[in-house]
Amino acid sequence: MDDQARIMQSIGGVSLAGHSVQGGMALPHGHDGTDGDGRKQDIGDILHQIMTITDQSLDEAQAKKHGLNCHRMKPALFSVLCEIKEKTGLSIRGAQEEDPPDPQLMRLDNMLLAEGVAGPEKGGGSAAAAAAAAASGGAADNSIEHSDYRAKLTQIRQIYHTELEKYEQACNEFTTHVMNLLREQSRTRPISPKEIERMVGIIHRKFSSIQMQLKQSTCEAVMILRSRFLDARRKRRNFSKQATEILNEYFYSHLSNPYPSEEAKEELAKKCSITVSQVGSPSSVTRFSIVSNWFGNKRIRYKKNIGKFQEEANLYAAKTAVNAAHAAAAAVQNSQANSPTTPNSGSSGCFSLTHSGDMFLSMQSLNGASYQGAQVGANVQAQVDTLRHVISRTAGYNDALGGNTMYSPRGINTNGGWQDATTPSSVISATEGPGSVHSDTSN
DNA sequence: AATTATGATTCACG
DNA sequence: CGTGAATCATAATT
Repeated sequence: MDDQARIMQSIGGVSLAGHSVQGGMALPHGHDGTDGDGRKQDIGDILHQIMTITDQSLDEAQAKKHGLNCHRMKPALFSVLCEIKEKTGLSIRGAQEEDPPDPQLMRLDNMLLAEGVAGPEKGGGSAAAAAAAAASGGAADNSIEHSDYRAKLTQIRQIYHTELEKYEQACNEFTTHVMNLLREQSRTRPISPKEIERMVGIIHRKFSSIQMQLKQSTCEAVMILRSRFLDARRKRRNFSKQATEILNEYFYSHLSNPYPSEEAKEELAKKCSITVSQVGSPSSVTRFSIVSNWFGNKRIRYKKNIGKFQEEANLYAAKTAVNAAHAAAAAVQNSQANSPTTPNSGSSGCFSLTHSGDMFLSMQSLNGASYQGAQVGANVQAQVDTLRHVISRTAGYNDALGGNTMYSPRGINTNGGWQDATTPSSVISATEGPGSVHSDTSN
């Protein structure tokens, strides 16, 4: 290489410039140059040497090579040959010069990024889990067995990165090697820098295609992992105790109309820390719909067998009442003084009211309701109303006591369906030993 | 092992 | 589209 530079330099003054400008064309005409004979002679000489060089011993060849390199005509020939080669080669390439961003590759990249395999290393935890948690509201992911998943994911991630690095390194090594080789050979072969560049491009493309394979298989691995661990749609995981508590509280304190609004669901989901943990396929199921599922199941199951839930209802009613004791009580009292009644808000009373004696209890539950309301920011009014209703209802119930329907009549038509369902109270009292255990019996 | 509890899914309805 | 109802499939309990 040094030789090369030196030679080029030393002879540069002679004719290199001229060649580079119109070299390709000049060559043919060069024959008629003033010093045509000498040049011809030289060329013949050189050609002869080239032809015979392979037969020589190594040393001789080396010597000759050096001789050739030092020849004053060498650079000129070289550049001319380069240009000719350039011209012929140009047609071949050019088409594939630019590599458009492969959509496939982009997809893979995106996915790896989303799964947390690519992207910046996060300490310990899998980026995927973090991302998922963040996406779903950021509650703590109560995944215990998810650690398994995360471990595997980390493993994949590590493999991916080491492999990627390896490829990168290999690519670089190979590239420099080839470049060196080409540069070396460019002393004896017509290889232009441009061509080297092109070669490098080709190499990079090759390696990137290999990388794509790596990415693809990584993606596959992640998918398999996912499907095995998280995706098992039917893999049921019970909610945490806390979560069911919260849901139940809401349910029983809104028993009259246990249809949480979107916001309420959102709120509940957040509160319950319901996150990815039970969402197998995040795309299809959101934690939001988990709450919906829960309420759907709860409603129907409650309705199906109210008696069975009596206990639970009382329990939660009491609980909420206790929890909210002060606030709720105060609120209720205050409101009691001045509120107009709006019949309808309904009552949580449905369950606890079962028996007349339950007034107290019902009140409690009511309080629970009001508490909840307060939490959400509901108005006092509603609480009052509910209270009144309960009371009136109890009264009504007393009347109807002998019969069945405990409070059925009160069905606020709006939610008649739900209310109606509760109607078969007779069932309750009949089947309900348990109910009586609590509060029933009394009168 | 049988039973119950429970979360999720499917389907029909309005 | 959100529900209710039926159903599935698994977790928990007996």
